[in-house]
Amino acid sequence: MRQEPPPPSPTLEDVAKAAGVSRATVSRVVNGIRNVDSALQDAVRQAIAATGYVPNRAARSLVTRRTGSVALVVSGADDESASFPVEVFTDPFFGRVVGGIVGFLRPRGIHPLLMFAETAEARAQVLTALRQGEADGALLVSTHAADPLPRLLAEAGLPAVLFARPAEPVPISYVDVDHRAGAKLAADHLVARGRKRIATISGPLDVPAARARLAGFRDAMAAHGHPFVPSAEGGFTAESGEQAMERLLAEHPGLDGVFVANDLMAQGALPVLRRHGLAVPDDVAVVGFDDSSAATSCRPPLTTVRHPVEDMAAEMARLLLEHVEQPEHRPASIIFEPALVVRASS
Amino acid sequence: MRQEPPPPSPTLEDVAKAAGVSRATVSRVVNGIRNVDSALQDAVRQAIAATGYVPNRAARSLVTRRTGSVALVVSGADDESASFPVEVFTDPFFGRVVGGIVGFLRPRGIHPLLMFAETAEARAQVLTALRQGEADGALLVSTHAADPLPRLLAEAGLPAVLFARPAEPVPISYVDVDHRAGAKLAADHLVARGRKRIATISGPLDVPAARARLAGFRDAMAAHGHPFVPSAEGGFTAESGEQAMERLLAEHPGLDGVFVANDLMAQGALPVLRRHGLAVPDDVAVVGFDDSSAATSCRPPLTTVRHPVEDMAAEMARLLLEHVEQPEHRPASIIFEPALVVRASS
DNA sequence: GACAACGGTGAGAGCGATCCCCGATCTCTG
DNA sequence: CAGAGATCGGGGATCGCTCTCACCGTTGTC
Repeated sequence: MRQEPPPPSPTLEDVAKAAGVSRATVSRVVNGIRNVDSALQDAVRQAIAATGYVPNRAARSLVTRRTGSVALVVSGADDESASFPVEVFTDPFFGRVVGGIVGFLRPRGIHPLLMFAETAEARAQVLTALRQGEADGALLVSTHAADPLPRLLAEAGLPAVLFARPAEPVPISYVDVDHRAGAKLAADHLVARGRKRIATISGPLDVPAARARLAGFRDAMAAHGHPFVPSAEGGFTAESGEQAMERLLAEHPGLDGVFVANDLMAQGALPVLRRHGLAVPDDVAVVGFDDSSAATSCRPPLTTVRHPVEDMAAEMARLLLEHVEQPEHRPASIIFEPALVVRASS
Repeated sequence: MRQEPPPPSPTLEDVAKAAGVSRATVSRVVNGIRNVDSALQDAVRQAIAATGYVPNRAARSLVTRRTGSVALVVSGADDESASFPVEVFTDPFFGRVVGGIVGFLRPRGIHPLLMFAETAEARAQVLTALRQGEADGALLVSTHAADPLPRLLAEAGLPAVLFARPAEPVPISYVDVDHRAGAKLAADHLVARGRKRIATISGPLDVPAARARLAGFRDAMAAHGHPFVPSAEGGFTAESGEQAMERLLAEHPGLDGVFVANDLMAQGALPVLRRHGLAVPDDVAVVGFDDSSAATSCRPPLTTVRHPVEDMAAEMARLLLEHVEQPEHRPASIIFEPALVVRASS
């Protein structure tokens, strides 16, 4: 409220006066220059430079009903610990997401607004912020498949794009990786490594991605002449991977290759193999999925299926801006091809 | 622009009509309730609930000249690689900063706007964004001491708070850790461990923090009866730590303890000790500074001096809001006490 | 040569909030 | 019970911008 010395920053009006034209003309020059005489354009530009004018975003937003910024929402399940942000930020995966998003948005002069939605209260705050017009839309990265936020966003009619397909069908755009193709990469790799008795640890089968990875793996193995592939269902956590590995070994002690549907479960599975006296990769080759931080911190480091995260993140941003431009646009889903990263575990 | 079906969201006017009062009264209720009859308050609240009203931030900002959001600027030197954001995000340090900032801002309904300023162009973009009123002020985390952004912000008269004291004096608020006290912790620890021939690798002595750590270490050692402490100057990088360690060993082959002024240099120093056949910590105890990701990824993990990063980050946010409220407020600097984290290297 | 068409410009009406200021009501005192 | 003071509510101006629309001069066409 105090505003004694700071000279009020120049407005369109001031620039118009300095250039000897009307506000409207200055506005035209500042924005997409539409039908303005080039002599006047120069005059306006000089006046802008002379006055040091910068447009006031609030005033602009008020009339355009756009803010020109987007929210980057990191959403988790409700059981997150207090150190939630730290964990997320430490994961290279999230860094890659941010990198991809920023890489796309920055040339367009857009900065992401960082929001966390790990509790019901936080989710409500995010929705309110979005409804208030703090951002034009949301880029949502969920750490859990059963995140309720996608549905809430869709119901509120707020433009949003998800990283990964939501567990329940929600009319909302998302980018995802081709899980089937990724699983096929793993299958082809294990077979190429000469493995004969190959099994898999799947994710929770109520998660679409987990089903797709399992189906893709089975199809690929069938194509390689292995119509039946033993499998154990896990829950995408390290402990569940541990248990699933135990079950698999109990039933198929002779296996020499495992495709584990995510790195975290693989991280849990490795010690189990070791305990059973099985060397990785000599006795059993292990392939994970995600190329998360777990993959590199494992011993041995994990061969895994890597998402083109940066590209996916950039596409999220592109999609979101498209939706902001054209609200009537139908939800879209863009699928990306994964790549195999070969490390010491296979 | 297209806006066919979406019913225009209710405005203050609508709520006022529904409640049978004036806009001003509704506004009073929505904001700090000042002198509004409680019966009317209830009526207004009901009307708000009934209409589903949410205030329009743009309109509010236009008159209050506040956005109610702050920028979190991650600033680097110009030589940063293209993968800049990824690297930063992977460092737990930054996660802790974000955690501290978010922890403070969230209860106040404020979301940080994420900006990167690793090139001159990016810096200009940040300044423009701030001048346009995209955020009320900036929280600046520099990865390099010689960052030009603090000065630019100060000159533009934009509210800002730095993490760590700037290399050159700039009239701007900052939080920092008590480097002298941290160095003293390291000194006390090494002495307590029974080390007798203690040396130190300092940071670049044109950086205030490096000078303070060296001075603090020397003072503390002097108090322990070691008036002379051998030292070698490094540049806060792993390679410089390596070279400094070589120099130290060449001159003082019998040393049994080293305080290295940051973890990165310590990371470089460890292999040198190993190459010289010196075991850590048995032959030489090593203490770092920062508790960065380098500290835990070292072999052995590093005993180090840890900043209370979360507290510092929260204080940054608090200071910034204070400056936004009271622009005439003088720059302040708040100093925090570090703590020693003992790991295997000492 | 007159009329239509069109590119270029300016005037003015908002966008949706805040807040100043004045008038109305209420309360308390002499 | 009247008047002063305090409290409370409403009207209206205002923030800085965009955008519609009307206007004007020029050019093209029949």
